[in-house]
Amino acid sequence: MVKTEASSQSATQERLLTVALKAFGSRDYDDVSTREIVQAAEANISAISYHFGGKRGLYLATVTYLTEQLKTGMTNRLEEIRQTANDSPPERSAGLICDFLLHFLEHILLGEMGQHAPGIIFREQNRPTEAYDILYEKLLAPMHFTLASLIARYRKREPSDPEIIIMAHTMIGQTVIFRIGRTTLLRRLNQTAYNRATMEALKRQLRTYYLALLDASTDATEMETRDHAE
Amino acid sequence: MVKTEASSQSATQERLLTVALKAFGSRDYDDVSTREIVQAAEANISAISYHFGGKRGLYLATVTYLTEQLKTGMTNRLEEIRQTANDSPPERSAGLICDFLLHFLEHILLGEMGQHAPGIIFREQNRPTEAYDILYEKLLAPMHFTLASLIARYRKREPSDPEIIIMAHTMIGQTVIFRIGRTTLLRRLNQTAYNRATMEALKRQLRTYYLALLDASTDATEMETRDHAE
DNA sequence: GATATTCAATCAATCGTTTGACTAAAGCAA
DNA sequence: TTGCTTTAGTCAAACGATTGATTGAATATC
Repeated sequence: MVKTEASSQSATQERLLTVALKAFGSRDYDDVSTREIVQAAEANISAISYHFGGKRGLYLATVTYLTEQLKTGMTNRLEEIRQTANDSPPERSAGLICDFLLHFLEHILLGEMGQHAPGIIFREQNRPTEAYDILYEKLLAPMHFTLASLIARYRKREPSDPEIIIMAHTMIGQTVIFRIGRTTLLRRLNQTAYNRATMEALKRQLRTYYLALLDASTDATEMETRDHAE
Repeated sequence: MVKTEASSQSATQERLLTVALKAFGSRDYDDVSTREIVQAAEANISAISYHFGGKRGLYLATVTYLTEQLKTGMTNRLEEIRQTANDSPPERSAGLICDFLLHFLEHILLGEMGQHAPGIIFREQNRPTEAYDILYEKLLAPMHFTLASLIARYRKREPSDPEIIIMAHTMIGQTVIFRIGRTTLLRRLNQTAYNRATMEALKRQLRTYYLALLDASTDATEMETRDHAE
């Protein structure tokens, strides 16, 4: 009786999608076999063709399923934040940016969906297929736009300013690296997993870095080649 | 007559490795077939088993080959920089850090080897195999250690300080995101590839951000739970 | 009884690997 | 030098296993 968006999905479809998300999120597309999926989902091999038209269709449906699952935890929150920012003075935007990024950090490091989503997202980033279009429209773009909007408000610039976009991208980068490069960081710290203490230290430091970036003056480096409009 | 390290490789081995690097660097392991490799390398199918013991052996050899190729451009440079830093006042370390990271940026965005390396590295980060050990020891660790060493010198801390390590990790993150997430950024900027102008703007901004991070005071956030030793 | 779904069986294609014959160069005793 | 053996490397052909997909009958649901 579970319904997701407009598509009313059968129990078998739902089971296939959850299993597929786990599989595709942690292993390569070609490394995941259809037989392995249907076995874990307790379905028949032909269920994939029947419900999704094939393995490829299942993969695309999984990506859509992923964005829908992330809606409550992430995407919806974005609009709220953007509204809050519009109703508050620009100086408050900095706090909102930090809060959102740190919430995002916890999500991808400790959240359940954060275990599977990055694998798919980073694969599609590296070699985009039509699945990337889904991710961009439903997930990456909303996040990027909202972040740029907040930064622009704080720095009193246009959200479409390339400099603002690049700054947003940078801040995302210094966040997701703790998921992408967690293997390396944990090895450097002689740890096997992110514990509470490390997480707190991480968040405290990152907040400082976010603020440092937001307040960084670009004038010092602009003086050489750029003519400043302001 | 090409010799790499201690292993004297036949022409066939060399051809297989270059082809394999290109293939494994841009596509998934299981998506790359042995037949496709030997065809592109103009070798026989059994050459893989003969020279590398199988597909898996070829992959591991490719990773080693990758680290060796990066030695002249990256790894060797690290030791030089570390030496230069030791012979200069701590304040100069900031400039060295920026120069190295920006050089690294250019390398992964425009360099030839930068086309193939990230694909392998990020895959091994997400799902480490024994190939990750090679990458960590020969590439990731040297870079991480050197960067932490420079930062520690600049901020007058211990290189083993977790806070320094995390800062190094953050700076790496805000650099590599422009390779990992380039598809998203380029789409945001309405571009199809990194051009000269964008590269210059990128480097100028990132330099500012590096310096902002290096000079960011952690005291403001430390006052709650931490006791500062200095 | 009409529709929707599941099932076991089977399909051709491709996978990585192995085989044994073949070539060419090197080693070596005469 | 000559003749023989050894070794390294290449080659086409075939191996069994697994892949995604399809079939048509069986079953469930309304």
